[in-house]
Amino acid sequence: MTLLVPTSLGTFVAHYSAQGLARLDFPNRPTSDDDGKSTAADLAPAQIRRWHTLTSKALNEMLAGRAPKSLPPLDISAGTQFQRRVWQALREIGMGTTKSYAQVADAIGKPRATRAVGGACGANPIPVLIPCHRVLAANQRLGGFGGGLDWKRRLLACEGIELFA
DNA sequence: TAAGTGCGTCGTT
DNA sequence: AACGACGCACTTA
Repeated sequence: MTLLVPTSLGTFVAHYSAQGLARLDFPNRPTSDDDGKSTAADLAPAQIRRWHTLTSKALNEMLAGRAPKSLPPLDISAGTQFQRRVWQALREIGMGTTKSYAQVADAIGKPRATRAVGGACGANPIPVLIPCHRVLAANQRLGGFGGGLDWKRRLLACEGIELFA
């Protein structure tokens, strides 16, 4: 089920499964899955409405540079075991701090899988709330971003993170 | 600084 | 078997 999330930087698109928030798309992005239609928030089942309220608050907090107090349940069951390990590690990177791909690889006990970590970041279904934007290339350089590098820069700027020139 | 080449590495398709 | 949101060690402008 798909619901819209208006924010100061555009309207994000949230997709819910029975387990929670399953995907979050940036504004103006071709709908990758689903039927492309969104459900009016007040017509959604009560549980999804509750989750959606949390999603909306959390996302707007993030974009305002504050750490969300709570998140909806995140349904990352679609990921492989490796991807889920990476995504879990990403959730442990605090607001305003960053890690390199190599540091994330270390954190999950696979110090040589740096490139594979990049792949898992790119497959992150819930950007922003699972903060893949806090993963930079070595030496505080920008690296890549599935949602477009502009978004990565913008999200980092929200958290006051400086990049290497 | 910046741009290019090459290679090790490993999960995903 | 081929391909990356990597990282490192280079070389060349």
